[in-house]
Amino acid sequence: MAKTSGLSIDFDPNYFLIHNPPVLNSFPEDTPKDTNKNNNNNKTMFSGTTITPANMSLPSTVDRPALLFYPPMMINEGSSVNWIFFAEKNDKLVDDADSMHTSDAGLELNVNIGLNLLTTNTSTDQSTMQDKKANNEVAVLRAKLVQMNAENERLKEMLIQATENYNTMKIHLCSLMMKNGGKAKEEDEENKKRNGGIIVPRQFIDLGLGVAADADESSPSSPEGKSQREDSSGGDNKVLRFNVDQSEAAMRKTRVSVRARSEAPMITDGCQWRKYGQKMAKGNPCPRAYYRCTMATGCPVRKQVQRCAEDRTILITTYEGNHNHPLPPSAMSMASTTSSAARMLVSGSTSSPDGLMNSNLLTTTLLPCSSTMATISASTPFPSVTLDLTQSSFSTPPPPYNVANSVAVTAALVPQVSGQALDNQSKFSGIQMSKDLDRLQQGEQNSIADTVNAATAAIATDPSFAAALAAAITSIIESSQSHPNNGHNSNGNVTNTSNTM
DNA sequence: CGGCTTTGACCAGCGC
DNA sequence: GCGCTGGTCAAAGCCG
Repeated sequence: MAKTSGLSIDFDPNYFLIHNPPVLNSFPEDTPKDTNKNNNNNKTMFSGTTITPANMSLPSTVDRPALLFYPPMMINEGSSVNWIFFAEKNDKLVDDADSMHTSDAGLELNVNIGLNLLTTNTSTDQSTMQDKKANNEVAVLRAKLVQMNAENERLKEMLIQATENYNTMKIHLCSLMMKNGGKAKEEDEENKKRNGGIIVPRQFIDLGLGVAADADESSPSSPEGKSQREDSSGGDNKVLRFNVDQSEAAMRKTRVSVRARSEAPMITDGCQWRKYGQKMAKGNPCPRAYYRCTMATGCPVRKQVQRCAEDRTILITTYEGNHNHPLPPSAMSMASTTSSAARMLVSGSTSSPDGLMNSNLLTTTLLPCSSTMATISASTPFPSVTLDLTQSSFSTPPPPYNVANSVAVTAALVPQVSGQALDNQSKFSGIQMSKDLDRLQQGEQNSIADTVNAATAAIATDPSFAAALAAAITSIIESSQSHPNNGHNSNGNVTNTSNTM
């Protein structure tokens, strides 16, 4: 059994150094599992050990530690050992550093207190003391190193998971786009003819999203563009109707609304705006303000800002158009997000007969943050999507801005990308996806559900990180979607397609 | 003085 | 054709 004599403890954020330690002469494995009690606070201390310090007082942070020997060794009087207090859920002794650091309890509780217990004789000379102290420090450092390695491994795993998630999404996106590949090829060829050999991204033409579309009168909104697309329609009534819808959509400007709680009159999105009008809108006592981008002359981007009638702490900002100039980094996040929302919205409306497929993709890829919802409206006079940054859980968002009967498509954003979440989503949103697509999604997403859940949990704890990640992912998706020549508009001017809104 | 906001007027689309 | 509504224009005023 251990004997103690004049035990005292120096507290250090990283380890305890016990002066005048007890002399131990038994294996911890041999000691009874019953616990000894701290005399001062009656907390379990040194579980399964032989130590019964008479006058020891440990900080309350050491609540329920198990005693670890590292390395396991016979402790003789006068020897030096390294004690590591470790919060083991089951009070199980761990005698291996690796197993110690792969312990769930260790990772969860992040308790890893090196206790340097100097079992020295008071007659030891100064040099011996220094050597032992140095050995102890080395051992503590080793323990720290092991812990840091474990942390490093954990971070690596998270990175791998995020990468896998991205790759899966990319494959998913490609598979969806390939389903419409034939039609896309035809339209690309047609675009190429129209633009003197330059292939203009279909989305820009179809949606009037790009600079060219906004600035160029021969853009998709022109009657010419409409007739050409209708001419290219097939004989199938469904396809015909779809193409008519598509051309109609092309005549409209896609809008992206962002709902966010803010006391400020306008959310900060990194751009410079000039107010050019204000109107009272029907059904909302709060006036609607109109802004246009003033970061560059002739920039077609405009936005409307209005407070939500139901909850005036919510600010609804609606963006329209594409910037014709580079954006500062502070504006890139919002620009990327709204741009991707618009493109995916349009992609969904142009590539899917029901116009819903990619809306679901949008919600699962655009903003992988649990506090976000995307509402896509087909009842507005223009394609629009509302990104709701005010929701903290699954709930039906209020009707989107200025939409009287906006029920068309409401998709809960599913950050977890898990099968369960998809089930919830399908029940919640009423999106009628084709069965094969459903299987495709669930099959892929179930397979990565666990890993994504872990990453999502980490992401969800930090909204700013989530927003940054959302922007990064949407940028990646954009770049993967974009054609190599998408830096040119129909006029041949170089445009920054990622600098949207 | 330049840039911005304010605000009434004007215009276009749409429904009746 | 008329009224309603959304969106834009432009003059006036404000501000640094």
